[in-house]
Amino acid sequence: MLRISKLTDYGTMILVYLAGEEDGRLRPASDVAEATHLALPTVQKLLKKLTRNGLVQSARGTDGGYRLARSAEQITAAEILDSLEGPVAITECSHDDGHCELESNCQVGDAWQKISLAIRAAMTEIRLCDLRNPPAEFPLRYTILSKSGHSSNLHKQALNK
Amino acid sequence: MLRISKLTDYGTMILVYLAGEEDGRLRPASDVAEATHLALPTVQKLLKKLTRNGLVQSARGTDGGYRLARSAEQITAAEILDSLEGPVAITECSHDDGHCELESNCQVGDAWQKISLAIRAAMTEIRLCDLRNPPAEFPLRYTILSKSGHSSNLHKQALNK
DNA sequence: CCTATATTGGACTAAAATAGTCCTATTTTC
DNA sequence: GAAAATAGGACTATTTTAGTCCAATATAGG
Repeated sequence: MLRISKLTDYGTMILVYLAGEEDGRLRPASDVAEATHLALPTVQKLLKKLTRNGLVQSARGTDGGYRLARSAEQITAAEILDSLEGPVAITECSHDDGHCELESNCQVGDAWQKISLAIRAAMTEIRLCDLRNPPAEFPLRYTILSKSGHSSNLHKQALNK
Repeated sequence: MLRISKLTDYGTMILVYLAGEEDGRLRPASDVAEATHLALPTVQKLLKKLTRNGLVQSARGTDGGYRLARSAEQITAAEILDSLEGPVAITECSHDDGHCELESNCQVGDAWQKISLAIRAAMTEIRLCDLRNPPAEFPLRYTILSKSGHSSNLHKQALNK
């Protein structure tokens, strides 16, 4: 459940990289691509998006490039998701005219929405700096299940190498 | 963010319907389709899936049909998601051989995973019966943002009619 | 003012996931 | 045996996601 797209994952990697280079200097997209091992066109696309959405700043021309618009402490996971996935709701009504033909049976969507918003609120408490190296304890009340946490087809990152 | 597929939404509607008919009798797929206003083939497909995953019971033949396998109090939102969306993780490593070429930059996926698991744990506390009619207060610690809760392109259910 | 280096915006294609339908068993009751 | 259901899975269409590329614009420096 709760799939996050590859691009969002890539975008987060980019942000994490920029967060590690916070010296005020700008990094060209090519540097970011090299450091993250992502394809340049993909990095360019993502950086454009992140710039439009105000998470990073950019400058053109020689010595141009990108850097975080705010410090890693001031960027939340919710903002990252919003920026990269768009403010998509958990479900959307199939009818545009504002009239849902599912009528009385359709309380369900409302419930998922509320769940979504609650999760969103929780995401607001997780900062970009929390997403770096030693995975911090997130300020979520519910225990993080660790038993199957590192199973088969999940990210197998630095741990393996 | 946090998109839930239409089919999951439909599946939940089906479960909510069955939860409202808990008299031990079986309902054929055609009844479910009619009550939920969903297309019959879709309902059939979803009921099969829910049956395979143990959320509903079925019987064949005349007077056959479906009913909840457990009471609505004993079915959690997490189970519903697992059943309908599959136990998909929030990100998956692009390499099958267990070696992630992104190496040291790849701590990110780990973080998203932990977030995902935390959310999952929260979902375990929400029951099918909570998804019915008067939207209950969910046992989530974080406040449910209500200001933009009923905005434009979201489900516009019974409220509108 | 010309050239290098970059970003910007958007078009475009390819690939994958999702949604939806349909057909052929199989099972059960009468 | 006939009728009413579910079971399983194949299949197609649609939509979303990923990924690439190109032309335009801006900047700095010689």
